[in-house]
Amino acid sequence: MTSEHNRPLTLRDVSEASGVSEMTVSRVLRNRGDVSAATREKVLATAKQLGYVPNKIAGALASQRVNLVAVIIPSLSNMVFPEVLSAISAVLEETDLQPVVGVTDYMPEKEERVLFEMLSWRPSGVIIAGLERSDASRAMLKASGIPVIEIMDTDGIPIDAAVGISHRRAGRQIAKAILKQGYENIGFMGTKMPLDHRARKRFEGFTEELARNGVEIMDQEFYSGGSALAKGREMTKAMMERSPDLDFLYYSNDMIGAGGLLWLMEAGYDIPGRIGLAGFNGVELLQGLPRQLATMDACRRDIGTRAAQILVERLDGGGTEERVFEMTPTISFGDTLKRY
Amino acid sequence: MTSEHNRPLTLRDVSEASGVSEMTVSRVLRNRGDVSAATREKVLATAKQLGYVPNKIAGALASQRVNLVAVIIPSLSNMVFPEVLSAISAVLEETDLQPVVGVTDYMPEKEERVLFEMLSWRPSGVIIAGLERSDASRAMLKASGIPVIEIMDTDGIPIDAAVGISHRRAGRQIAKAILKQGYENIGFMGTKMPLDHRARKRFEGFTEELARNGVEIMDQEFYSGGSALAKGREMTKAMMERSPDLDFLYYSNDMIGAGGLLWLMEAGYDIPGRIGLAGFNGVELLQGLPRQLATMDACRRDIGTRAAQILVERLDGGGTEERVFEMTPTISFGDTLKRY
DNA sequence: ATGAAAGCGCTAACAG
DNA sequence: CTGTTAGCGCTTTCAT
Repeated sequence: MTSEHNRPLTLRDVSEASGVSEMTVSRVLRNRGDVSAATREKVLATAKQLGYVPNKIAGALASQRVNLVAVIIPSLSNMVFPEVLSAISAVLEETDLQPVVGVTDYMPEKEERVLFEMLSWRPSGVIIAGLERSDASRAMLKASGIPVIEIMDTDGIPIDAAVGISHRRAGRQIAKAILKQGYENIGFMGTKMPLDHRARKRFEGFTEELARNGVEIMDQEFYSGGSALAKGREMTKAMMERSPDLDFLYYSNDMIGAGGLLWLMEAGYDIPGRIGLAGFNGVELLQGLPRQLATMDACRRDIGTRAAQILVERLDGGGTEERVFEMTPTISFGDTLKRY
Repeated sequence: MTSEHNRPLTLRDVSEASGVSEMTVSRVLRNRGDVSAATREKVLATAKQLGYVPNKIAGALASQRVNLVAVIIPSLSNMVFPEVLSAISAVLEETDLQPVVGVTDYMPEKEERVLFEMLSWRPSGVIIAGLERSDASRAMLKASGIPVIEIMDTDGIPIDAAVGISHRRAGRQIAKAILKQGYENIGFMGTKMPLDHRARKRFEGFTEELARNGVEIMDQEFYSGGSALAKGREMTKAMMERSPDLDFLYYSNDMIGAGGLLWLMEAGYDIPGRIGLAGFNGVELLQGLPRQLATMDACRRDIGTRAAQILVERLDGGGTEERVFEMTPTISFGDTLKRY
């Protein structure tokens, strides 16, 4: 029986146990350089038998290389980010890079702390959500000297490279579609967005486009916290009672949109005739609702994939000169937005 | 303008720029030992001005201490795990420990890889979901010599400590409740569970308890992949057409339960009179459905909190002798399970 | 209150 | 193909 709090094994232990120099053991374990099949097997066998786990800390310090990629996102409970994450992981899995996730809760100070912590591990690159950040964060990223890929948003100036969609344009685009289908009395519901810049930009694009067509939002409401589905339901009820003339509701995300949809259906509204609805994100989760909510795909998987690819390219030295990679989201009309 | 690919700053740079020895700079930056207020400020100022980010790799190697906790979970898209994670983070934020997340996708081999990777960074502790794992994984954990907290499940023998609920008991408990309300023709829907041991244990407990009362499951169906809400809808439709006598449906998770609920409501079933429903997990997400699905809270937040606390205690040397911490989940009847 | 010396466990670079 | 020698950037330990 091995005792529990034993010193972890070192390369030296494997070296001694196998009668091979530390250096050769190291080479075997990393598949570097030529080693005779005989010694290779001997080393591998003893390493395994001993249960040796290499010390990456020492390895990283010596080699000045860390195969970690810092991935910094605002939240894990948003459904959107795990998806981006898994796309990133999928790409990185084909390299020797490993994603390490940090969460900021949409707070600039926390982003700063998380960034500082992660950079102090000297990762090979950073993938970070959004383009808005504190001067300190920006300075750290610039000073790090590693590739920095900012994702999700392209409305702004990237530090290094950006992959995402234009949320302003997305807002305009959905506004256009709504107006084109003849809706005129439009309500908006969304999160309070002092810190969610992408939601804010969508909203701005949305109202801008309406304004250009002489339309103003008839009613609006912002929430924070709570179950999004329940919030969507409550807010929709309240808004329809307050502003019964509304003939379209635009939601800043699909979850509250789904809540609204469920309430409107129960209340017997003709959808999309009497009233239309649209959300944002295209979350797969919601397939299975009685009706398919109109929404706009935010290209989450594409963004994750592309960002990781660009990072890998830059690390391989082959980076293009291009800095902004804008994807084009598409509207899916579902069953809640009229179409000719 | 600073050039982009500059060498990161070292302690030595700060030392030279401030005219203070490396050692003293190090002390200031870590708040260790006595340093005069004057030098402290000088050092802090130059470090900040230079934009120095300490190199944790070197620090960790020298101090033989890493303030990282490996948190290994099967999935991020399950809603359940991000919640556990945030509870863990909340506790660790009050210490100097940092969680680092690894995802296994429910695959033992991937768990092994992830574990190996993470252990090679010499974390201070491990929090890992489940009790079932490969011999190799178990060996690595044992050999690591660090505290290992296995979470979510208590039906089995922990390596070091376990915090969770008994899924077998949970299955029995819901079966009891269902039978007590007079339901007799019971159907089951869930994920294919060769690898989801907790779902399997719930199912086993469930059927055991039914058997003890002379009841056998009338119909069952297993799925994998796809949108859970949509799957729940489809499977429920198919099952009700196949076995119209069913008067209760037990779902292995709330999402498919919600899909089933929506379909049954549309189909005009009297719920919970003609047919009852129950899910598992108590996901807040689903508040806002037309009816509240009966479910069982899996104590996710409690588990995360308690696990992190125990880990911290063990690292402080104060660990209790106790090894298994079992929480007690509670049934919430919602609107889909009769109650007297 | 501050500094000097000696590693932490590994790998780069160079010999043989 | 294998081994030797120097560090990587920090912290520990021991002086002063």
